[in-house]
Parts: sequence; C-alpha cells; structure tokens
Amino acid sequence: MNVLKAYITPPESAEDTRQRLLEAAGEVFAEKGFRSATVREICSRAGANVAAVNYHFGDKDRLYAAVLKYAHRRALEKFPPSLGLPESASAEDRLKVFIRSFLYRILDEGRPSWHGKLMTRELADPTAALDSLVEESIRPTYETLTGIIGEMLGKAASSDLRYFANSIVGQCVFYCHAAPVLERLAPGKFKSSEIERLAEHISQFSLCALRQPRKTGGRRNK
Amino acid sequence: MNVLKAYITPPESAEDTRQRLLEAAGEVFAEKGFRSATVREICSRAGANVAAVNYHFGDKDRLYAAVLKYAHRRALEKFPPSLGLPESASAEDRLKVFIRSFLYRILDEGRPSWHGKLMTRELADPTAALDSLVEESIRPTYETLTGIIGEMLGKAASSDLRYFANSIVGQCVFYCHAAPVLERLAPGKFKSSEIERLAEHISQFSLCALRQPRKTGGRRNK
DNA sequence: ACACGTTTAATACAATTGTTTGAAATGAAT
DNA sequence: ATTCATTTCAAACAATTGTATTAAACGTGT
Repeated sequence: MNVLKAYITPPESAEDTRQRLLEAAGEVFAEKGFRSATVREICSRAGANVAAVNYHFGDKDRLYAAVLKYAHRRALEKFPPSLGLPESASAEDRLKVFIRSFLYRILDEGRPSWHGKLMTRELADPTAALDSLVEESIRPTYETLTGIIGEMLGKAASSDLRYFANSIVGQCVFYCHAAPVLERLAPGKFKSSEIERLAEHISQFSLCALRQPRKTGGRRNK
Repeated sequence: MNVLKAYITPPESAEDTRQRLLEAAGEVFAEKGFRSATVREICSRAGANVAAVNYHFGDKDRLYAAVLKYAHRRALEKFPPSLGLPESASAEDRLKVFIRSFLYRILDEGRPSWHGKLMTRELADPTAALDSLVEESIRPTYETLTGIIGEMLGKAASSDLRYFANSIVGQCVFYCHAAPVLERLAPGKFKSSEIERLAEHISQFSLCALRQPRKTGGRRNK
C-alpha cells in the first residue's frame, strides 16, 4: 500500500504546496506588484506557513523569478504566437494572428489570468528579474514581430522597423497597462468578445500604416 | 532691515522647504513609485527633517496628491496641448500637434523630468489619488483627442472613437511605460531629437489609419 | 529685550516587513 | 517499531516603515 500510494501521487504534498505557492504568488504579485506583495499574504492565500516560501524557493526574489518563468510558459502554451497558422501564410495574415495571440496572452481572464498584469508591472517597475525576462521571453517575441514587419516593408526601411513594432505592441499593452484608467474613463468590463474586436481594430489600424507606400531609406514623405 | 528682508523673500524658508519637498518627492515617487518611496528619503533629498512631510502636508498620501497636481500643472504650462496652433487649423494639423505636445509632456528630460514616469506609475498601480487625477487631468486631455478624431472620422463612426484614441495614446505612453525594456532591447538613450522623430512616426502611422475610408456605423470592411 | 506663533529638529513608537530558528509532524524504508 | 529525511509550523528576529511627540530654534511684532 505504501508503494502504491507513493506511485499514484509521487511528489505528494511537497510539490503540491510548491505549486500552490506559485499560483498564489502569481495572483498577489499581479495585484500588488513585487515590492508591495508580502510573503505573508502569498502563504496565507496558498494555505501554507509563512516559512514555506523560504523553504521552497529560498527567498522572495527567487520565488518571483520562478513565477515569471511559470507565467510566461503557461501563457505561451495556451496561446502560441502563431495559432496553428502555416509558415507559408502571408505576412499580413501572420501579423493579424500575432496581434490576436498577443492580446489574448496579456488580457485573457482564464487561468492564469494574472500573466498580463505581471508582465506590465515588470515593464514599468523593473526588478532584478527583468534582464533575463527580456532575453528569454520578450526579445524572441519582439523579433518575431520585427521579422513580419520587415517582410511587409521591404529591406530598405529596416531602420524604422523598431518604430513600427513599438507602435503595434504599444497599442496592445495599453489595454493592460492603462486598464484602471480606461475603466474610469468608460466603465464596463472587458469580455472575451471585446478582445476579438480589439484585435480587429488594431490589425486594421496598423495594416493601413504598413501598406502605405514609402520611400527607401526609411523616412516617409513629409 | 527686518521689513526689507521680509519683503525680498516673503514666504521665507517655510514655503521654501515646502517647495523643496515637492520637488524631491516628485523625483522619489517617480523613481520608486508611491508605495516604495519613503518619506525618509524624500526629506533627506530635500534637506529637511523626517517630520517635515507631516508638518507641511499632513501625511504621505496628501503629499503625493499635491505632487501629482503640481506635476500636471507644470507639464501643461510648459507644453500646452495646442502649441500656439490657431483653432482654425485643420484636424490633421491639430492631431500632429497634440501628439508632439503629449510626447514632450511625458518624455521630456528637463525640469521636472519625472512627470511622465509619475503618471505612468499611477496608471499601472493606482492609488487613491487616481480618481481625481482622471477627472481633473486625464479626461479633459482624452476628450480633446477624441474631439479631433471625431472631426476626422465623421459622426458615423463615433462608437469607434475610443479605439482610435487608445491606439494613439497607447503608442505614445509605450515609450514611457516600457522604457526599461526598450533600453535593454536596443541600448542608447533618448535625446530630444528622438522625440521629434517619434512624433513624426506616430503621426504618420496614425494618419494613415484615420484617412482610410470606412463604412458608416464604425465597422470597417473586413 | 520680551513674548509669541511658526518652523525645524531629535527621538520614540507601533506596525509591518523578509527571514531565521528549532521543534513538531509526516511518511517511507529498514 | 524505529529510524531517518523531508516538510510544516509557531514563534521570534532585526530592519524598515509612517507617524507622533516634545523641545529647541527662528523670525516678528511689541
């Protein structure tokens, strides 16, 4: 019976509280930010003792780093950057899918819903974890985007690539970053259908600009 | 001599330390955010005693509220929304000026350079001060923008006005909000000339989308 | 010179923070 | 049943926080 039980639930409750800590920490960090979040609240919400964080992760910083990694992995596997779109698809279609997937990743309310808030918080108020987050998570996504844009603009305008990428990403993250203000400017919650509408708008808005013919060298006619 | 001295520096050092506190608090709040900023550092940077904040402002919260008001007033008088542009100017020109002025207000490095950071911090991590900040500062600016856009789109598309406004504001605040990431993605500081270039790009990018003919009712042809 | 209201200063206080400690509990292997 | 490593727990630690208190310093009008 010992053997059987051990086989059915191998890591037993050890790995279990670790997991609960990860989930609870995600919530709290997203709500309060790294500095204002307290390990006491995290542990309490995870139904664990105050010392659990230090036992399982060493300290608050390493717990936070683990949460960031975990959040990004979960979000990516739930909404892969190219949602089943074949590589042969046109650049315009890949851009549309990129925008849609990106929006879902940062705005989705399903589990874990806190991924977007967590990321925007880290953008605005960086901790020591930002460096590796940029290199491992953000830069690859960013380069996917500049790749698509470069294909649409042609090689000549490469110096402007970043501006266009920033314009697109900026439109997206705004809804996550400025959510408290948007809520006050025009009360009413975001539903999932709203995300579809949003993706449609941002795609159209951006495609207009990207389709615009322009001179080589990157500078548009004034 | 008493009379003379009192006349030359009327509020003497009382109003003076109040002012120094305001400036120092602006710096520290912008750097650390409201919750992580300590009144001890603020007072130290202002060359004042720890108790100075409570004496002059009551408590940390009311100091913060005062700083927000002060920052917005200073930024608005330095970069008025319509930089001397006549009201008769075309909607396109007024949009360009709006974008340029908005960017300068949030990205300018002159004094007080912390206005932009302060605002984006309050967006992302609201305090009790956000409500009045939205009503007194943000909403008027936002309505100026939707007014311009509405003129360009025609009345029919009014339900989409907010989307277009968000797209424009989103592009702008991104450079302030995601500054730490942008710095890591492509090192190199922002110079003032960069702001001009940025304004040019965002204007062109957005005008393309706004000029695009669309059906009445707000939804564009898919 | 004196008195008085305003401002500054040093210090203390209670609350909260992340982290540590050492004992109790747990569960599998002998 | 005993041993042992792993995990949980309550309690305590030192550091930092915003704020309150109390006395000193200052400038001003008499």
